[in-house]
Amino acid sequence: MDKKTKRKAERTRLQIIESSAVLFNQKGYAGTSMGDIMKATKLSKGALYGHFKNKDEIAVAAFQHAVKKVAFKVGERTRVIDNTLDKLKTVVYFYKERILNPPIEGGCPIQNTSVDVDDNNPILRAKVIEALDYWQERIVHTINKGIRRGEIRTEVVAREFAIRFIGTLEGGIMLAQLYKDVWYFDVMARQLLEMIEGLKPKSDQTV
Amino acid sequence: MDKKTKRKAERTRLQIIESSAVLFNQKGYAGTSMGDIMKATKLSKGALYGHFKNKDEIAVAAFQHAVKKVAFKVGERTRVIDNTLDKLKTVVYFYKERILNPPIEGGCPIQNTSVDVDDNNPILRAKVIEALDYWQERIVHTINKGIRRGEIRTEVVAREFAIRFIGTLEGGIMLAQLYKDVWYFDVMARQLLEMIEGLKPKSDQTV
DNA sequence: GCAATAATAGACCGATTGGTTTATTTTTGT
DNA sequence: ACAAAAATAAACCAATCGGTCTATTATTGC
Repeated sequence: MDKKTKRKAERTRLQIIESSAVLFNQKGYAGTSMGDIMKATKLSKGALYGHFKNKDEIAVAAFQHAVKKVAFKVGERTRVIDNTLDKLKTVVYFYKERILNPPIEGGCPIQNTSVDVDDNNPILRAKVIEALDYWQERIVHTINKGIRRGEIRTEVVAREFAIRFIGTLEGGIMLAQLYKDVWYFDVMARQLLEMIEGLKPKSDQTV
Repeated sequence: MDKKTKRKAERTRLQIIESSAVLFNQKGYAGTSMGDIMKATKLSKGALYGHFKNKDEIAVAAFQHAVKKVAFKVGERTRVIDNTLDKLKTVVYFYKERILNPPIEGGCPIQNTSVDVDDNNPILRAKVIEALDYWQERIVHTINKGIRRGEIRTEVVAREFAIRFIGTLEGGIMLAQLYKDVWYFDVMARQLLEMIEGLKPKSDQTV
């Protein structure tokens, strides 16, 4: 029955990944036990180890899933926006709106996993770097497109802007997440919007 | 023997705190076991529980010790500087110098504990907020002094600057810590220095 | 519909978890 | 120097850890 959907295994695998992504994002790697995942998925230990060879493999898959989910949600909003500056601003708006209701409960998986893992788990750390490199690349790409179109000053160093953008955003997420108060993100968001305005060629600067 | 130093208990307590501060900062709350602390301190379980009633109490004491230690190290450098803008810049320089060799191994205890704990451990979370509130206050105080002295523009909103300062700094720490590469902090540091320059009254702006 | 195969439950493993207790050793004030 | 008090080691506890294994149940292709 239900021949349309893919094999059972794939569905179960996804269920494990989705549930554990939330757990790992909220409680961290060491703070999440296989028992926690069993309870969250209502699956037995045998089922879990039938789909993944160990906890590490679940954590990696969960992290990558979480990152993809956030990226998808952001992409949904930015995709339809043509102007490069507006595209960047929309990213800021997205985070501002969802800061206390993030796509994955627990906040930014890159931040959480990065801090959780940067000293211990080299495999997972490599995946975080991978995700962050990709995010950088996407911003660099947007900036360069903006420069080509004349929407952004030619002297702007795309890579450095990308770092500033991500760093400022993550700083804001950290503060808002700790205080559970949007205001802290708001302050950082205003700075980000100023930074984006500052990308404009001198002539048509609005602020 | 050794009548000069305080009672043994105090020395041992400090030893436990200092050792476990490093462990908690590197491996997080859940990732650090009492066994780890026993090994690091070369003390028995009985000794540990003779000084603290449980793991939580050690973690709280360790966190507060770590924060104090960082604050002291920063203070050492900034104390001797009179000009408020230079004082702020010195904080940036300090972090830049020590980003890969932080006062407490593992990086910024506020960042680590904040991310580690913001969803689970409400007691520890309260301590992180306390520490961050205090840090904010100190920056606010410096800004206001600068305004009084005419070193800083009167329109500057001290509290908002403090948040931006801390948020940007923490974002930079996160990135540099993950990549284990100062460059990422450098980029954020330049932004911080621009922000500080931007505090100057219009007339004597240098940048 | 049925045999082959894939997925799952759950008992089980040794190691480790945070924490308690008791007996012993050290430090202490005098 | 010595008795009282404080500090410590280590055995011990039940619970939980990540992980394995086997018997059973579902799903699959034909």
